[in-house]
Amino acid sequence: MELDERKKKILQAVIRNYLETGEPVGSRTISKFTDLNLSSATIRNEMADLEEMGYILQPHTSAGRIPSDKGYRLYVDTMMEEKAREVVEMKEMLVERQDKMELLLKQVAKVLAQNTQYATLVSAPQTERNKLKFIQLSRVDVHQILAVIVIEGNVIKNNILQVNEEMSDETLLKLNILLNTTLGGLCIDEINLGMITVMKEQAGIHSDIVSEVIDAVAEAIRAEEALEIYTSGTNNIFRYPELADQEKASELINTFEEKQQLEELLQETFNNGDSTGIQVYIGEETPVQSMRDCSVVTATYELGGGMKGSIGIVGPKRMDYDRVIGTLRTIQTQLDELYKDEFHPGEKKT
Amino acid sequence: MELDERKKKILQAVIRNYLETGEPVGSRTISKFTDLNLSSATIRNEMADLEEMGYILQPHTSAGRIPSDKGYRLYVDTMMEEKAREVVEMKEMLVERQDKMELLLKQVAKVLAQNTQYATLVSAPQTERNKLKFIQLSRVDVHQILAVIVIEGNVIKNNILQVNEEMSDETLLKLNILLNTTLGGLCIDEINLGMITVMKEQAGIHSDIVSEVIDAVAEAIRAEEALEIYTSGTNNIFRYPELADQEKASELINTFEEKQQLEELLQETFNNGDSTGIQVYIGEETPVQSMRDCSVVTATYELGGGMKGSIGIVGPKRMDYDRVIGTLRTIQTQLDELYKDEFHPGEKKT
DNA sequence: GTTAGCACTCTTCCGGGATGAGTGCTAATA
DNA sequence: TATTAGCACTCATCCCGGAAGAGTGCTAAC
Repeated sequence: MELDERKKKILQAVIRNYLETGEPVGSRTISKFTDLNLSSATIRNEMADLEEMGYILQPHTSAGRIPSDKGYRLYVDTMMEEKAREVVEMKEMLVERQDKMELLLKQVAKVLAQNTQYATLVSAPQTERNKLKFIQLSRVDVHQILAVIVIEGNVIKNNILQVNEEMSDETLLKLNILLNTTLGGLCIDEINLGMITVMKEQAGIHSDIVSEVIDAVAEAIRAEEALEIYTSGTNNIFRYPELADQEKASELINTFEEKQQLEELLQETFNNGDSTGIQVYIGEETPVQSMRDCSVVTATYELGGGMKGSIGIVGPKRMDYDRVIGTLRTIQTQLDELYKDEFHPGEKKT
Repeated sequence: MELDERKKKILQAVIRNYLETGEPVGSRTISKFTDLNLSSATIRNEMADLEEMGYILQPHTSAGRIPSDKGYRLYVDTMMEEKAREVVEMKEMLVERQDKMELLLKQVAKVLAQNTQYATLVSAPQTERNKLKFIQLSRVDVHQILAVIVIEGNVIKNNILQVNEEMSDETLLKLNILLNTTLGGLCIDEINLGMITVMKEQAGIHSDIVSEVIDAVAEAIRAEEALEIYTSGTNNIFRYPELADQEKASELINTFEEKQQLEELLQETFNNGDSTGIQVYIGEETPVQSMRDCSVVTATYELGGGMKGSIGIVGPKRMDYDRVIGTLRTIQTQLDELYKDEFHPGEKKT
């Protein structure tokens, strides 16, 4: 059987209608809804075909039809009209000079959640590859040395190290130079045992400190590679009866609280991302188990300097795809402009 | 009317039974449950008295009785037998050397949630008063200066500052000395405009940097004063039908995601804390609106060095108070021991 | 003071009838 | 041949009423 123009129109009408109401759509409704001027009987025949082809399904005999995952997929791929959504409020809020990355991202999540009425997640940007930029040791008091580690992208980590032997300012200076000349510009895989041994030899009595610093560096880079994720509007799932039953809601809320799985989800976004950076997972397509009754739309954003992060929106399968995707695109450009205008990645703090 | 010994016993039996089953308790049940050897009719008379006195109530005529907030309060204050709960799993998990505060606290929240089957929250410890301990400026590259700010309790904040004029190493050193001698050991309220003016004068051409550093210091201290809160087991609320309906659950989940109100809740713990550091809020007693159908048990913990934080457990009013309080006490001592044995506050990172 | 007994209340559960939305099929129509 | 009107049928939902059962309050007897 072929999916002719008329069938497409009917499918589209079914989906549009279902997105709005959340109720199964009957043939009579379609007959009035479209400009096809067909009787409900004809629509019924066509709908029977569409069902056979797997685009729609019936919750039970004598109910209307609802879109299947396959139907949604076709809709998203070929029928959607992206709505250029204004995110006025967002613009205003962002403009209040936000120079702290964390606050900015939390706010993005919040505004998106309020705007779309779905649950949102935003990951902090990551640099492409984490190179060590700079190390500085300085004394805090007699037995404590502060190690500051700056990673490419100006992400900064601190560690306080305990020392037993006292250390002169001069030794500290030497150690600083030694560490920076040896390790500066390297990424974690490039630091090998050979270097460490050489440095330890040169450090002599203070070789312990070298080990501790190396550990701290490794940990700092690793920590930066673990995504930080901010969520908002988790409770929006209660707006959609198909997600609000206890078992499903509980699983979803757990996923949003634990964040582990969200990380995997957003990680996938990077790997499979197309040119626009927007992706849609419908129902079973999602990599996260607890979201198999949801749709997830993800977008990547860039803040310049190779700093990329991603944004996700989680809602029911009858999500307003047009609007969500439009909104995400707006946010993408807004974040882009924000960077151009006034955001300096160097201001990132940890 | 007086609350004699027999009435107390009956009240206790009602509460115990209700805690277990969650169902209204009838007179026949009590008559068998207790060792009073009274008929159900007698119990009924006593229960009518208890209801008149406000300790129990009837959901509707011809239902059994459930405890009122006042009843729970009496129970918690005078009838409870704290159960020395073993938190074996906890012990094991904590012992895997956790030198990162954040992970430790997240784990505490998680273990507690698993152990009690309620929702938990843990705040990061705060120092009593945030004094500035140490400032260090160092050059990252030509136009970027890294400012490291160490606050009492070894909490570290970083800022990267943009500079237009180049700056010699010597100038940087001078600035460092100037900043540390002027500001070291002061807390935020003690830094006044006079000092700032004097420093700016001394800094001459680089007075801009001084302003920026001061701003950074103020922000760092302010940021540290905002509590960081970790939550776990929010979805446990679905285990208790009296909290699991959509409206209540949604509100609660929102409270746990936003964290703002949790902060206020834990803040109260500090202010009203008694000697044991454990407090119980029953129903309407809680300062958080969305928890008016819950009970909240909070505890403060101390990690030495004046670093105090708090822990909260949120569940239904028919919470197993005995066990929760026992568990919290165990955690208190365990955290205490942890500090003694191997936890060094200096290892806190940001 | 305690208890047995009984009438009464109120919730919960279940089955059945009415309602209505929507279908599939058939036969008539353009 | 495609479309449509008409009709019988299905199924979920709603509402009602009766039965069951838990538990009470009251009274009268112990």
